[in-house]
Amino acid sequence: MDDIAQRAGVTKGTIYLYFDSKEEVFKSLVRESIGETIARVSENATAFQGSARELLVFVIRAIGGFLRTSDRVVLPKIILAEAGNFPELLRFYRFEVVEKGIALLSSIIARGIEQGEFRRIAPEHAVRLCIAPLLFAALWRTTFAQFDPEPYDLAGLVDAHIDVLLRGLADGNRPT
Amino acid sequence: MDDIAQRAGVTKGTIYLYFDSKEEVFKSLVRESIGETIARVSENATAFQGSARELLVFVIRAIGGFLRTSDRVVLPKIILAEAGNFPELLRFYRFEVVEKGIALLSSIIARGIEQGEFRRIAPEHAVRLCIAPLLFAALWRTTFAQFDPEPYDLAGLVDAHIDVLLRGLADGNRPT
DNA sequence: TGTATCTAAATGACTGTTCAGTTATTTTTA
DNA sequence: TAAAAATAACTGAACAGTCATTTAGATACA
Repeated sequence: MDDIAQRAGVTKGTIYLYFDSKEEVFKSLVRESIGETIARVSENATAFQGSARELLVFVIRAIGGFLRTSDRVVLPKIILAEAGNFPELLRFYRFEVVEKGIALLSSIIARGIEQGEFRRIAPEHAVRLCIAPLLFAALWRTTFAQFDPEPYDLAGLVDAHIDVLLRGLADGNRPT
Repeated sequence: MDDIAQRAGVTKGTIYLYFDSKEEVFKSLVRESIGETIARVSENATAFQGSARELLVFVIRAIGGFLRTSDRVVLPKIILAEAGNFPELLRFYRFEVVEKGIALLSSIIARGIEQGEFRRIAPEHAVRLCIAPLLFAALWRTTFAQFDPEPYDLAGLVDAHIDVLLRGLADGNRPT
């Protein structure tokens, strides 16, 4: 909290004028960085008229870009690291971010299956296969990247992910 | 440390007769649970004569089974959560586990490409695409599973992963 | 314009707790 | 009865959260 205060140019006491606890600081961070974004993307996604494939790529690229470039990439790491200390934060993240993110991607996958673009893969698994490499990228950047002699190509990973995933999901019987 | 001691049926002081620090306890845990396993699997893998595809499935299933059933699944979580407190532990894990695991899978992927089983995907990315869903499974089990109303089907996730991954990697020009 | 007064915001020293690591003492084993 | 193993009370550091005091900004008035 002293560190956070210092970065904000105030002292620790000041933070407690605006937040009830450290946990509330984290929750606000989650709310402001991700909660709103998911809600906004969800709206756009349901309105989108093109192929599920296009939409999926768009969403994955959006998340990938965010994780590659934003400071907020630390959030997943914070959640995992602090899960033991702040169970309520974990619950909050699970339902405000994870659940909604899963719902968003699930609907895209389901639509893709309906439209015959994707094979019949259980959406609850397919969703996690979409997300896993992105989470991996976030954790790599925030945890292991410091040891890389030359920076690992995260953008390349996202590209490879999309490439492999789309081929893996594609319904071979239909034209793409 | 008191908790660990209690689980071991001794008191904290006793632990310090056998380990220099908490960090050393973690390092021993990593060494004994994973280090050896990777070395052993690596030997078998280089000796293996069948298709890269078969071998890759075998390794992924082995890791997947381990993560689904073993208590040791907590390790990735511990590493991520304690990375800030124990930088040396992180370094150790990075080079003893991550680097060797990557090398193992890389060689399988590279062989698969040479043999024309897989498309020419950069092995450093392909490797991470193999691992990411497994890491995801581990983190799900140790972090989010507690909120699932009915247990999420991790075995199904691993199956779906293998299914999608192999299709995604497969070289369409060759017979499978 | 300059000064007094009031109030909201910010401070920083302080508290209590947690916890890794230590060590003098006790217990067990040979 | 001596040596080895284990204990449990203790220490010091880290750190979230508190609160009496100080600072800054606004308003009123000469």
